[in-house]
Amino acid sequence: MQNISEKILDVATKGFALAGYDGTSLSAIAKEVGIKKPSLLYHYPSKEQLRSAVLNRVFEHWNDELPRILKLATSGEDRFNGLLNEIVRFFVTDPNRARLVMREMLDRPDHLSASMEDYLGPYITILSDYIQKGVERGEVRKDVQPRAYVLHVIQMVVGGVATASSIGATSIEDHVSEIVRIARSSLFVDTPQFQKTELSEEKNNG
Amino acid sequence: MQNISEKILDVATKGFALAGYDGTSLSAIAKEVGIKKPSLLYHYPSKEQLRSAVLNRVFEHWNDELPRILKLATSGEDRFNGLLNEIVRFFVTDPNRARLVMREMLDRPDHLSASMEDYLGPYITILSDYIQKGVERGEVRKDVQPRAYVLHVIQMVVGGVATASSIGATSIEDHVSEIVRIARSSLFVDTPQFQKTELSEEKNNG
DNA sequence: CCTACCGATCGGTAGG
DNA sequence: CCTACCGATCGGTAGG
Repeated sequence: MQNISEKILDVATKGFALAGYDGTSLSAIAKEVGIKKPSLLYHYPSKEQLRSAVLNRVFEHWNDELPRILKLATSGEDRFNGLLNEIVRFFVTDPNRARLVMREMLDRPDHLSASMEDYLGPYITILSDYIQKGVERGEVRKDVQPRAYVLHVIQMVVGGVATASSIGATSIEDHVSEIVRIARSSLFVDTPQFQKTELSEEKNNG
Repeated sequence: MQNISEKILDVATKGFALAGYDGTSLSAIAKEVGIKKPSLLYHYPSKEQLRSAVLNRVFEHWNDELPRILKLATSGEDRFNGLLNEIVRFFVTDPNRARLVMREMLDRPDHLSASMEDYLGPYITILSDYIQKGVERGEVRKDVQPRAYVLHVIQMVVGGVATASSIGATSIEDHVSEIVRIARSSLFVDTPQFQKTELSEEKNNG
C-alpha cells in the first residue's frame, strides 16, 4: 500500500497522459484516488504544481539510470545497445510516460526544453562526443549530425510508443524493433549482424 | 479576402495545434475571427464538428498530392525523394499541421487510426510493396519491415517538426535534414552519394 | 450576424 | 481529511 501523494501522482500521470492536462480535472483525479478535491489540494497546492511533480518523476528516472548505463558499457556497440534498450524498455513498460512527455512538448515547449536541458543536456553532449569519436574511428557514418541524430532517436522512440495505438501497429514489439533497426543502420558504417535487443530476447524466452 | 468559414478553420487550426482542443475555447476562436460565439456556431454547429473539419482539411491535401507524386516518379530513388520531400515540405511550411496531427493521435487514437486508414491506407500499402520490390532487386536492406518503416518515417517527420521548438533545435532545416539522412541510410543497401533535398537546395539558392 | 441566457464544470478557498 | 462555497468560464440555445 503506497502513500496518498504517490497514488495521486500515479493517477494524475495516467490522466494527463491519456486525456491531457486540460482534459483531466482535479475532481476526477481525486475521485479515482478515493478522496475529495480539497484533500488533493492539500498534497499539491495547485494543479500546476501537480503537473510539475508528475513530469519531474519521469525525468528523475534518467538522472539515476543514465550514469549507471554509461559506466557499465565499454565498447561503442555496447553503449548503443545498452542505452537504446533502456530507453525502449522504459517507455514500452508504461506507454503513458511517452504520451505524457509528448503532450508536454506540445503544451509547454519552452518549459520542457528547459527540463530536458537540465536533466539530459550533459548526457546528450556526452553521447554526441562518443558518436564523433566513432566517426574518427571509422565505425560511424561520416555524414551523421551527432546531436540531431540523438534527439531524433529519442523522439522516434517516444513518439513511436506514444502513437502506436493511433497507427494500426500490429504488435508493439515488432513496431519498436523496426525503430531499433532504423537507429542502428543509420548510425554505423557497416551494419553488424542482426543482434537481438534485450527486449526481443525477453520475448523469445518468455 | 477569404470567406468566414475558411477563416474560422485557419484560426481553429492554429488554436488546436498550439493550445490543444480542450485548451481552445469557441469564444477565443470567434474573437480572433472577429465575430461572436453564436455566429461561429452557425458555421460549425458544434465544437466537435469544427474539430473534424479542421482535421479533414489536413488529410485532404494528401488525397490530392499523393497520386500526383507517385505518377511523376519513375525510379525507386525518385519516388523516395519525391515523397519525402513533399512530406517534409508540407509540415515545415506550417508546423501547426504537425502539432495538430500529433495532438489528435494522443487525444483520439482510434478516430485518427480510422482517418489514416481512409486517407493514407492504400498509399501506405503501395509504398510497402515498392519497398518489398526494392528488397528483391537488392536495392533495399533485407531486414527492413516495410510497413513499420513507412510509419516510422512519417512519425519521425511529424514528430520532429511538431517538437522542434521543445528540443533545442538549432535550425529547422538542419533538424529535418538529419531525418532525411536517417530515413535514406536505413532503407537503401548502399547509401548513395549525399544528395541534396529540394528543401536544402531552396535554402542554398535563396 | 447579434444579445441574453442556460446548466455544468472548472480551479481554488474558507473554515473546521 | 471533509462540506460548503466562490467567481469564472465552458459549450450550446432561444430568439430575433
